[in-house]
Amino acid sequence: MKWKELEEEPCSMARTIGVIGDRWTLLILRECFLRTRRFEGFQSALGITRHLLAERLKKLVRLGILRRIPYQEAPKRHEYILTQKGLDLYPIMMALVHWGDTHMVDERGRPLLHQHRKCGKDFDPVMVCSECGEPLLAKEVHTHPGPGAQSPLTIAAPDKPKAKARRSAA
Amino acid sequence: MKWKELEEEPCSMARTIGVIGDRWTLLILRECFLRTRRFEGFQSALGITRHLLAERLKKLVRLGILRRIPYQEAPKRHEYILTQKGLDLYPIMMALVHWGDTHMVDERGRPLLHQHRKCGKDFDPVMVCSECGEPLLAKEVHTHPGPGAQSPLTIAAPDKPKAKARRSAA
DNA sequence: ATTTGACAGTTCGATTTTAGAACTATAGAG
DNA sequence: CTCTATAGTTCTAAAATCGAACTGTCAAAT
Repeated sequence: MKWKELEEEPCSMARTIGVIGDRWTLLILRECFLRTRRFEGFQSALGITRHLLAERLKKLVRLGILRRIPYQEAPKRHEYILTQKGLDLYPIMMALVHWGDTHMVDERGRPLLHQHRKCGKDFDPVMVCSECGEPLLAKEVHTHPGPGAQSPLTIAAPDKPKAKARRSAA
Repeated sequence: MKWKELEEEPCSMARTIGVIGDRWTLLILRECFLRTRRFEGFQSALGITRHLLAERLKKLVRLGILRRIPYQEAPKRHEYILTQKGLDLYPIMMALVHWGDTHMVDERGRPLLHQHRKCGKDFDPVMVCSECGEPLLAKEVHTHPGPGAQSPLTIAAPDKPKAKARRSAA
């Protein structure tokens, strides 16, 4: 599969993975949410090669997840700020953190805690149903085709594959 | 940075990324949640090379995210089932899907809808605070060091770097 | 006036990963 | 005893990443 194709697959998750589904991009976004804004800041915080960092930042800007904003004219310099589209990635970040907190901590406990300003307490993120507010469990969710449907996970396609593994772009 | 190190960094998100932060692993997990269980199933649904698929499945089993269970003796064959640790990745998957639904759909609309059996309605996943139940916004969350803390995102380390970019493992 | 340092990249050879295709192995069906 | 299904393994070529050095601009220090 070509990774460019991912972004066009009829599966929202595949498309999202096409955008942010690699290690460096995810780590760069972590830094963004921790208020890092400048090239050197990302580079020294992550130890990423400058080459890749430049490339990834360009991609994130092109995709509208970061905005490149000048902060001085002298030698022209810019900083990278999350757009609303980027800020909307927050639930993904929190979900990643929470799984790590649950399954990857060592004896010392969590590296970071999160405090909710609204209520003042340290919290865990919980994913709930927008309609009834109940926490979501995989087993209680039924997936079915929507208007933009047309394949991948939709159905166990009833086209008796003789063998030969069709489907290059699943 | 060596990717093995990621799993030991004092950042739950980095650790999670070390485990599931690559394209194929994420897509394999998508298939798991869609009830794919067998090698050929993953391979033909994703078009992944058999080599990588074998390697990734092995890793997921080693990490306790999938369990390898025999389903026939004749020629010994196994299927791959999500463990509880694996099922706990569900909020991450839903968060990825939801971002894609919001920002990556084309004119035709969502490829997939999700119905909550509890309330019977098609829903969106919403991330809320475990303490007060309010939806989480990045700006309302304050991050602070926990018991297992000791660095990365914790503080702008007060150790005047002369230049030279220290910190290989941020 | 020249050097040094901060910042934001770019370039390039060496290494590591991934892609793509073929090959191995076991066993039932025809 | 050949064909097919299933689950891998092996091998070479192509692509991505690493690591380190280099470019360019400007301010401040010498």
